[in-house]
Amino acid sequence: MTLTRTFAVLADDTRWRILQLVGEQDLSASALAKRLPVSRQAIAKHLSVLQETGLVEPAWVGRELRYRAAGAELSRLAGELEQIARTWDRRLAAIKAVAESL
Amino acid sequence: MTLTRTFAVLADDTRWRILQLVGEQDLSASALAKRLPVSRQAIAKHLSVLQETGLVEPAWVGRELRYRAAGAELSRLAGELEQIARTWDRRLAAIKAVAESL
DNA sequence: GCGACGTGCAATCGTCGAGTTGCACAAGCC
DNA sequence: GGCTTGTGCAACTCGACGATTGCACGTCGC
Repeated sequence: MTLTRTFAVLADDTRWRILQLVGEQDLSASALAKRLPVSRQAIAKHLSVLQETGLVEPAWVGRELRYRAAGAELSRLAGELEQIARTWDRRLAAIKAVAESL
Repeated sequence: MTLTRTFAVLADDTRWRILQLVGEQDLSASALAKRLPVSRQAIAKHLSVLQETGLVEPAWVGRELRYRAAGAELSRLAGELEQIARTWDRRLAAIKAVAESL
């Protein structure tokens, strides 16, 4: 899963509302459809891409397919971003240091 | 700037290539256009949204408008993600603890 | 002054993706 | 058995957005 693809997956309000609900308790696509203003099929698609990205994990309970939020992928992403941010700031600090030495 | 909006801004390969270049040295839209396979106007638009998001900062040098990468916003985002990830994992840990106590 | 370079705005095109509707099928409950 | 509920697949619509092209304006250097 590429970096930009993961961002694209996270760049959707409906998906975040799903993640929030699924972060509180395990829920099926139908259960989510009752709490959100979109169709069950739309939610099923969202859950599919969320699962492909590793942000959500499925679990069968009877004939229900419930999902739960998984933090690992999000945590990994946070680490990458923090590292990139530090790289940029290092360069700016170096520039600033040179400027002050003049 | 909302969370999803920031993700949408980061969910583009061209913008990341711009960020990478601008993270190494200050560059203008025209200079970036010479290094990337897209038109100057396309890059100017990208720089505009990157600036609105706080991921890039402009600086006039003569008649050139150069940009540089800024890590603050990215670092802030990383912090938010890490916190959300921890919240999810806490719930899973609690569920696991209950399951093992049975 | 004049040409080259850098920037900005507007209109247009093509594509991708979120959402819907419709249908089919399996599993549980009266 | 019949009804409800949950899932899955396919076709379609529609809006957002990345990218291009064209034009106009300011600025620097010969």
